[in-house]
Amino acid sequence: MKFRMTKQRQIILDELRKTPSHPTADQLYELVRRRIPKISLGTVYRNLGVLAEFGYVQVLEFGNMQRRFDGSPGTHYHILCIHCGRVEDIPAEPIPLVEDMVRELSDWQIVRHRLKFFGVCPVCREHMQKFPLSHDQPGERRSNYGTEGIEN
Amino acid sequence: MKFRMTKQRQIILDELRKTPSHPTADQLYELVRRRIPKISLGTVYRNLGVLAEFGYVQVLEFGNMQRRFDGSPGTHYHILCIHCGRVEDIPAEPIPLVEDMVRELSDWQIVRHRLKFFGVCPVCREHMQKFPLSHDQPGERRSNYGTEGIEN
DNA sequence: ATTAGTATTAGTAACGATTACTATTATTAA
DNA sequence: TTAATAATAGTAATCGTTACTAATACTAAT
Repeated sequence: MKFRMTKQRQIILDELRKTPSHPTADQLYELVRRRIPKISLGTVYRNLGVLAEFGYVQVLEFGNMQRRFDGSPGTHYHILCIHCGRVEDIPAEPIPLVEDMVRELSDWQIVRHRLKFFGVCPVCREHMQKFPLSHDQPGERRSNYGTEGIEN
Repeated sequence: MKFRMTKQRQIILDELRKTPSHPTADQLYELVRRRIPKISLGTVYRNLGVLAEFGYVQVLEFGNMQRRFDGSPGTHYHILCIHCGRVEDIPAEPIPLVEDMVRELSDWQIVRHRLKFFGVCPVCREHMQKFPLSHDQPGERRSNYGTEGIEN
């Protein structure tokens, strides 16, 4: 199947690249809707799939929550705030050493690796210091990502 | 809420610990059904959730597929075969160094990390050498995990 | 340009893994 | 034992994601 960079596809990719927040499909849908009001959510999902397949975007999964998308396709690591759900890039180069380690230990042919960190972001940490008993979070999201044990 | 180790819960944990294959909930359901024929799938799901919450089991997610469960709760790394879907433990200790690295680079409070590898298992690799043009896989599963780009 | 072939779209329906609900049963603690 | 609580089996509901469909847009060769 031949890849066509349609207007919708280009704008989806463009908005994703402009957004540092690793948005979900429907968050990206809302962004794209400002430029193509009649676009459908299915088109966003389908194009994110195609763009991932052709190496333009990266799909992130953090357990019990919607998929997140990343416009930077190269291997880099991520960190999720278990309080507010924020996802950020780790400002460090990937470690080729870890794949070599596994290659020595096993007979598998390694294709890639993914490293994720789970923690508390600076905003939530400060908020917790000021209001130690509060369960509210400063971020826009409320659920406690990562406290149910149902994620990895 | 108080934790009760019921007969169902104990047998679910027991079967999971006996199984090195990191089964899905419904695979585990089939195993447990041999000992408790009237157990329901919901009970398996609910108990896997509770057991994860209380630190008895680990939940694994590899993109576009069902969750896998691991009866060993301690941090260790995993590898997924992108051809047959097999999941194995990496026979190596987790690297504390990687968390220190992130602590130095950012203001986040790190709680844990997860490292996953994607590759081709020895069985599939041999099979591919023998039948380079075949799309069939020796494992029990057929879909090509990891070729759609829709996983991480 | 005109055409034929193919990919993509908007809109909507369907899917399926997981979760929630409910009445009943089991466990715990007093 | 009795009251309070937690867990169960069975089933319905949820919701993020995919699949379907008729219409439209793109591509490349005549």
